[in-house]
Amino acid sequence: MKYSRHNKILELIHKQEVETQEELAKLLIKNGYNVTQATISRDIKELKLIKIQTATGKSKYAAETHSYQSITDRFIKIFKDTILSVNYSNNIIIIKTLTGCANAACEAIDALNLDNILGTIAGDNTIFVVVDENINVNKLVHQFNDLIQ
Amino acid sequence: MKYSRHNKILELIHKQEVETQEELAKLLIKNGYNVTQATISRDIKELKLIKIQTATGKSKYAAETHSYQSITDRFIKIFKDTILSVNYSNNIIIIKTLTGCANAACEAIDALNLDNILGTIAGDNTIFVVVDENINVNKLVHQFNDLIQ
DNA sequence: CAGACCTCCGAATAATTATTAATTTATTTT
DNA sequence: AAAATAAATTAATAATTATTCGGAGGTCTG
Repeated sequence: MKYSRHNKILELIHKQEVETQEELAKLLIKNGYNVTQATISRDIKELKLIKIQTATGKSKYAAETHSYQSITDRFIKIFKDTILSVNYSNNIIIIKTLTGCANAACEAIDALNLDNILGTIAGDNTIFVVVDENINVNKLVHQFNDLIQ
Repeated sequence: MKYSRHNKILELIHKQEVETQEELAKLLIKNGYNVTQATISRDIKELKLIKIQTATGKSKYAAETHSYQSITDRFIKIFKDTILSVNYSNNIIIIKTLTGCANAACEAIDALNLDNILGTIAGDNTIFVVVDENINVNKLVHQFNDLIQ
């Protein structure tokens, strides 16, 4: 699944310097994602990753510091594509996603900067969203459902 | 001269979307700078420019939002290479530079974030630095001279 | 189910960028 | 001012990245 792979890409470039797409391909294959450079080129475009210069004159891929505008579309798309269900109890919303996609969807939630959210946490296929007051839970669940349509 | 060209590159990518180095080469040639793609590749590395995705899915070169660390070295080098003389009168420091390099050197001054500077302005080969108090001029002139060695 | 229409992806290849090796230009040293 | 050294540049090419084309699989609709 694409979003799970995207998530892994972000994880990989965060914890080590990845200089080329071939290198990233090898890393992903090691992690069980079978991809070619061509696909990674597309992933990088979707993720809007950039190649920056490191201190040592080498270059590496990095996540652009969010230009929170058009990126919202991507997040909404991630939502639609990965979220399976939204439930809640008291002030916690429990969101089920496709396996390996919780993180991507959770970052999307964070980036959307919705009101009344105290915090979020993502596992592999589940997100917990903690809301400030019980009374606001419904509003948020509605917002989520609106996003998913 | 390299720094004058660098400055023009920054100007060009600021005012229009430049997608490739070849394109940039053509623009520079139009502006009287005779260069090849190879040189531009090196310029881009020195300037730490990055290629980012535009809203329309294309890509363009952009100046990275300053990571004011190792970049200082670059500025100091610009100083050494482009500044011809430093003089002053009252609270104004007059810096002469190589033709076309005043802007680059001036940005360097700005980026160095020195104390007591009220403002700077650059022409083609001259920079005026306005200092807050007459008494601080000497200190700054010394700082400049130290940078140049 | 068949057909229309998606999305995702790989192989091959086109396009772009970085580097090498050689040359020219500029700077410093003697 | 000549020689020596360093810096900047180019042409050619290697390396890297993006795209095209085609196929596989999924979903929706009649």
